[in-house]
Amino acid sequence: MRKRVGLREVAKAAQTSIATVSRVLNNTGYVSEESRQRVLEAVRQLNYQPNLRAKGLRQRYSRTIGLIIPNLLNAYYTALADQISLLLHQEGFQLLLSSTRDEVEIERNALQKLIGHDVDGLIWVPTAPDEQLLEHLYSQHIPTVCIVRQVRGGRLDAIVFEDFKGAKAATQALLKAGHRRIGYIGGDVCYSSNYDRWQGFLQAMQEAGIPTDECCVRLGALRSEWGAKAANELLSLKPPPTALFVASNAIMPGVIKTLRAHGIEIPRHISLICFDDLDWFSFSQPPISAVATSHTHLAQACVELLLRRIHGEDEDLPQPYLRQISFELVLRASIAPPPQNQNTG
Amino acid sequence: MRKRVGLREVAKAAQTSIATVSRVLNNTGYVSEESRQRVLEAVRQLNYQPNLRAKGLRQRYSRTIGLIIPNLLNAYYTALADQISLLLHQEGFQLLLSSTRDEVEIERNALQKLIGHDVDGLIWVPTAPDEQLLEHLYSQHIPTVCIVRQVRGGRLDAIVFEDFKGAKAATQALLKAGHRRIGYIGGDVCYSSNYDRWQGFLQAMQEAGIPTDECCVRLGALRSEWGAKAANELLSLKPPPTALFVASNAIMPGVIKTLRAHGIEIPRHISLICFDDLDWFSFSQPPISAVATSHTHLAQACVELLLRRIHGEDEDLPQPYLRQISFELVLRASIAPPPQNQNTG
DNA sequence: TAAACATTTTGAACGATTTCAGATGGGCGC
DNA sequence: GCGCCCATCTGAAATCGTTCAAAATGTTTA
Repeated sequence: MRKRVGLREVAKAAQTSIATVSRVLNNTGYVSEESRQRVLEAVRQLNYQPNLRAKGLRQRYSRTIGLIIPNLLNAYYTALADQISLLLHQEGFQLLLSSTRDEVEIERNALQKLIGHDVDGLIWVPTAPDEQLLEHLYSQHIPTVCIVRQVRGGRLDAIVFEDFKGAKAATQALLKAGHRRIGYIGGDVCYSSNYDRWQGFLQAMQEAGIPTDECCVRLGALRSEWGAKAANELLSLKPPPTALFVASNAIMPGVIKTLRAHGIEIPRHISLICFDDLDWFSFSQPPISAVATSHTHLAQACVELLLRRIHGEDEDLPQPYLRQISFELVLRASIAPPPQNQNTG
Repeated sequence: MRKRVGLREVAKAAQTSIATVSRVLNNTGYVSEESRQRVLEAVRQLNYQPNLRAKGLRQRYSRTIGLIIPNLLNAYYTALADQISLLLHQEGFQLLLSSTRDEVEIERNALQKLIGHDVDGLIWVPTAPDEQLLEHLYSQHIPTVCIVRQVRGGRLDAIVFEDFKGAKAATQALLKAGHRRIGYIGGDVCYSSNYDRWQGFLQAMQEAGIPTDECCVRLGALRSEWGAKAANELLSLKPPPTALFVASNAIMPGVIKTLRAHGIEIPRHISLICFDDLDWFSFSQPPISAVATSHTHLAQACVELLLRRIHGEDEDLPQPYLRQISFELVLRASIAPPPQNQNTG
């Protein structure tokens, strides 16, 4: 196996003790210029690299943060992860990544592994964890920030988007264009974000005095395949909806493919809006409307919060701390009046 | 600060020694049923979680793999990272993630940190590291697999795509459609993948007997902004190219936006092909042709290779091991004969 | 009684930091 | 010149939470 060079070797090469070497490397305590030079030379010669695990073991922190997200295929999460990684690296933290595929068992395992690796903090997109798992986490007293989704019971810090408000605004945009029969394709409401968006949709419909047709609401997996299936189902309704609200970008590709396959034109035959903006929405033909959320802001906020918790600079923070990141409604050409109203619109 | 419960506490609670506790937890050596039960009970009571850092320190491995990639914004890398993460988790490894932003200094720092965290192996999308950094890495004897790009000098394992062949095939597809004035928009050739693609393009042109017009070749950053700039420049040439080969998906959005902004129709005014397929290429209007590379295969291959190196099951592997992952040319409606030939095609 | 066996404890690693006690030498008052 | 204090420098030893080899303690069996 591979043999690492440690303080011992360096000390021997520099003809001094490991304590002195440590002092040189950390600029702590007294050390003569002469030995300092000898040590530095030895370090260079031997290509010595301090073992951060041993260091952390002694100092009782790891300078490591665990990030738990469903996957790295959704632009929604990758943009977040990218920004979080960047910010944490700037602060000298290393990122331990785990993806859960939205499965509780994998999530449990990931959480345990990260705790075991002694992370200083956790950033977590939770699924719908059970009480036992939560108790286990609480008992470890690891600073934890939930993002994107919240955990029922609310003992954990959470930074989420304005799901309810954003979904409501999106729905109202469709209503304003004259649509009354609106299809909703979303993710499983066991996750708080999906639930809140769904509720936002329902609320907007209710306020507009439109009885919600259960048939027009489709809740399923956050995957392209689900989008295709749900879109197919909605299109076969009589009459089909004149507008679609797709509640997650992960679902979008399937929806678009299905519409194209049916030869349906946007927005002539059907209007479209999506929760969360993607780069290609803007230069798609037609450009697609979206509830644009700022991943940068969320990343910034969660890193800032987590660091304060870790460093104990959180006397003035509520426990737990909750925050919503605002959105922007980006209206593009994918929304038009419904077909039968087109002449009057 | 937070106080973790260790073997010591568990041993005390179970009224035995830490060694016995350790043996219970690892199912190793002799231990009576009686004490086993007492220990398990204590573990449950105290919510004990073994400290993997201390464990690894003693056992001389960390069950941790470092992944160094430019960023998590490019679907190119995220698909890879997702698959790699999945495979490694299945093998019980944790992933330490670092993004370099393609900057050597950040890369150097990331590499040092990962070495310091005592990773068992490294998966690395290298930029263009200097000799000193490489020597430092070599001296640590950490199993390392470069992916997507290779390192000059070639002492490291590498698994890359068929950049040269793929680029050549893409160019030939355009040539076959009748194009002779083809624009090339690519990334900085200091990275091996960009260099090879560029060479593949040049070779195809040369074999077709077409003198390469330097003006039609644009090499820059792997970013959307660069795509916009380069496309603008190429369009203002007299005459402008009748086809474009975009050598990275990261560049694509800028190119498309620019074409749309100029009111240029694909493929009527200009044909288009891109290296690396993205999901929206298939349902874009028109669908965009691409050199489709299999990230799944690359991920699979690199994890497999790395694990063999780590476990020392690599007697029959060349040193270094090099491999190319094959591609598939996906021709879609974005390619048509050049404008002046359109009637004859 | 010794050998064989099961079970447990002890103590030394692992690779760092940190505390503490000592060594050395200079300055200062007497 | 002597004693004393202080600043500077050093190395031995404890510590972090584990594993592991060896020794110790019982308990049977030959």
